[in-house]
Amino acid sequence: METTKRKRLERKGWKVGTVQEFLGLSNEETAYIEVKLALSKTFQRRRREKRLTQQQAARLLKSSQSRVAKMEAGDPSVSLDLLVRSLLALGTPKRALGRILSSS
Amino acid sequence: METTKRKRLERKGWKVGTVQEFLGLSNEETAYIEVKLALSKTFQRRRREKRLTQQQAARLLKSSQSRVAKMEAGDPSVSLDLLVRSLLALGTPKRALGRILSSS
DNA sequence: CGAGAATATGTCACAACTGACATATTGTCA
DNA sequence: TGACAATATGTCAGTTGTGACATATTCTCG
Repeated sequence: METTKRKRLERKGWKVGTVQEFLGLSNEETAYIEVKLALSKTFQRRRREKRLTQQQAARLLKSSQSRVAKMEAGDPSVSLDLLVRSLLALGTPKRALGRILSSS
Repeated sequence: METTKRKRLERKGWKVGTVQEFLGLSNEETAYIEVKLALSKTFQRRRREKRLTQQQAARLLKSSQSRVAKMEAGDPSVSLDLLVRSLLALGTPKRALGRILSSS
């Protein structure tokens, strides 16, 4: 299944751009994945800066440790909605969100 | 139901910030809604600039006219995912997405 | 005004996302 | 090393988002 393949590659830290042709992704799809990965990395960074465990962050977001782990792993089962809401819940200003997207 | 109420207010063009206390929304929720509305308005603007009908835009996005209408109306049943993917499909650069969020 | 195009609204079956749980793996420190 | 904390992975039932359709409403021009 394509989604699984993509996920595996993302996990390995491959730059998506590199495998774009191989996976047959359109530009929009690539951009979309890049945005998600950028949000996911930022979430992890902010959580760590706040010295929160995934468990604590999960409580804050009314979610679960496993979902937080998936968010940070860039798991395809995680929506952009959840990523954005989570970042906002960690107190990220919209202005900062904008910067993340702009430079993803 | 609260969601319905919120939707009705959004449709009327009320600034969400104004009714935040009334609806009992947290700051994150407010920010989240503002982001969605900003994306939704931008999508409509870009579609019109390209002189596309909702029908044509829908075909482009592999969606339906009714869903496009809901996207532009800020309907709560529309996800941030769909809004972002749609904007990307219309050729919006990530940089522009960032600006939208930053200033929402 | 009136007809045809565009847009809006309501509904629904199906698909995608979600929190929660169990469990495995990795990290840390004595 | 071993024990405990943190993180990762897999699964699933319940919830939310989705395209599609029917139909209503609004726009636009003659």
